[in-house]
Amino acid sequence: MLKDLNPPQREAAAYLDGALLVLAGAGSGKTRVITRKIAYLIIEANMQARNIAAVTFTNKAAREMKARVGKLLSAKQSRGLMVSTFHTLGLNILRREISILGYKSGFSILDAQDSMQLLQTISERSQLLDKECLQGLQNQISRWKNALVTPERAQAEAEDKDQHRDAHLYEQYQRQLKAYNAVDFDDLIGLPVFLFQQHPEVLEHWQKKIHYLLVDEYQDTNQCQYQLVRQLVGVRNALTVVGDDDQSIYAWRGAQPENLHLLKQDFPGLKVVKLEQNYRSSKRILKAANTLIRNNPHVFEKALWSDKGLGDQLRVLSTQDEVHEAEQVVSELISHRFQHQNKYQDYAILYRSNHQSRLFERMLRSHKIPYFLSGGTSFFSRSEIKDIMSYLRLVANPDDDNAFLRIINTPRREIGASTLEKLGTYATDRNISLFAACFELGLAERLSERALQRLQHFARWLTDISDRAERSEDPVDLTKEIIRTIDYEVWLQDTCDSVKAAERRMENIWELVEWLGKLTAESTENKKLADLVAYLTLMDILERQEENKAEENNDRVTMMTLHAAKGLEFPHVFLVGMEEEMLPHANTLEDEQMLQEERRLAYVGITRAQRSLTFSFAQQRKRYGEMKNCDPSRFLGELPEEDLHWQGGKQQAADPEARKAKGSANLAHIRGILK
DNA sequence: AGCTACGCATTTTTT
DNA sequence: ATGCGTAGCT
Repeated sequence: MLKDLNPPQREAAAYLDGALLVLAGAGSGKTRVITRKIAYLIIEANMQARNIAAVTFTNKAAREMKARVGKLLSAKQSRGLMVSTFHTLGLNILRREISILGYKSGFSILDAQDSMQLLQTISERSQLLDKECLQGLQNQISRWKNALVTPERAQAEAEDKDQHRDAHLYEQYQRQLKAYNAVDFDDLIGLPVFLFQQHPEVLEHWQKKIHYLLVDEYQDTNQCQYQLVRQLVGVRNALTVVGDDDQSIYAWRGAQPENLHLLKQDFPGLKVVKLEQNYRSSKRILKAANTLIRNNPHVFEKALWSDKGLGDQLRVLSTQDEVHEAEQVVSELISHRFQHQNKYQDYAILYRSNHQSRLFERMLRSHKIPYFLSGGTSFFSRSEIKDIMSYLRLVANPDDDNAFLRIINTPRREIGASTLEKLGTYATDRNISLFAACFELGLAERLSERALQRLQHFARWLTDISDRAERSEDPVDLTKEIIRTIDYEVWLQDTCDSVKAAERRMENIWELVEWLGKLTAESTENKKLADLVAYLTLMDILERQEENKAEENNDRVTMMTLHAAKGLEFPHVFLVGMEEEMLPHANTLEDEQMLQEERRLAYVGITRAQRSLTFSFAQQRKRYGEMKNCDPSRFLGELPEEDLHWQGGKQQAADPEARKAKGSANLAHIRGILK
């Protein structure tokens, strides 16, 4: 079973004597180790699949892992195996246990947009309307939740007025969520942790269920996720985590790469296995990656090696400005493809930030080169999908005021703002949901007969659908009935710009219904609408669509951010915009920690390449409408010079001393002018 | 269906 | 400054 693994891989897969940390360098076969280990646990160690859980960060990773385990095991052997994202694992725990925390079954999950909306309503009362502030507040709340800080503690620990205000809003936000019988994405992980803390007997149940836990991309875990891992593992120490501190690029959203090092303290007998053989890149590419990352401090030293050939020199394209950069990169790509008889899909253009894609897109389009652009509006943020999802959420959980407000007048039911305001006041006064308030006798005094009729008509209809969903009537049929009853298609045609747009939106909706059906068929036990809606909320339908579109033209150049490229590989990579203030990004120059993350970002980019790697930078670039001179990135200067081939003139790659000198020269110059 | 005006963002993003 | 998406109008 483990024969075709290399020695460290084999050691990692077979090690069962305690907690294990696998330091898996880029391209070293970490998924292979995890999947083999799962198979090993089942076949060799006689473990039941249903007692093994593997946790990832993205749906995509979970899917890939499932597929690869599926190839190693029979359907019978892998039955009940839990491979999921952290959030889905949390959801599964909450589905069973949330009543202890005072929520009702069928709770809603609010996505980032919904939660922002809620924060907006809450903060309107306290006159905090600034958009940037609001985003900041959402981040702050997320940080608090990730650090397991309750609203009470946030208030107790607040040091200034702003923090007090934020903590207060956090408390209101949390109270409102509870009133909606809703949780947000962070709660999916945070609530299980609180629950386990307060109810050891529940934790014990889950510890008995999960005999072995495997965690992928461990460097991306935040405090809350780490806590959940520790709780589930308990004293059993049956844990394997796989990660790479050099590929930690998500500190800015709460990931704590130090969780890797903390394992050493928390699991005293921790075994560490390093996977350093790389199966992806040429020697020269790996040497560059190793040389660059050596500029970061390390707790665990690690150097990738390969038995592949030396490979071509790494090219550095120096160009006049950003337009020339795009031009030259694209023409290099074209001639390279022609010379080597490659496909477009062998090439990727990687960049630090999204807006950099624009010029490359334009250039590729003008050359009629097909491309794939990663990023864009997600399936779930499309308004038509949000509408229908809100209907489903409301059916599953009529107390979800967030969903209620979204669709009460979509399509038009002639229920206006003033009616809703009165309904809202009435509901708030009595501490009940908007839906529940519709049936209150006292409401008649406040509303006109017509308004009341309309509200109650809607509420009665909702009650009927809701009851039928509760009685497990087929979710797909119910959803179709909803769409039909509300005349959504007609409404789309009325409100959309063009017939085409309406059709497109309707197609999206049928896509959603299709997925609902697939989910119904997939799951063996949870066929209630409420469950399906919860799982649907956590799904990445759009990406699955992309994967399924295999029949369409897949031979395209890939363009994506460095963040999005993690975990992927391409024969030929262009790493563009290699300039100071782009990579490393301008906002990171002052902070050593952030600079190190930028370096890791460059490292991730370099290690995506299998056969060839080309850097490019512009000597001048338009920023905020103004032409600015640019220095080549310091990271270029940190690469082994003998492996670089400069094209278009070699500039001094920025080195710290030169930059400092230049900086103070500028400063002196400015001072001179001022005088 | 197409036009204009306006807002919005120029750091990364998953669930 | 720039370009993109959207809302509202014709």
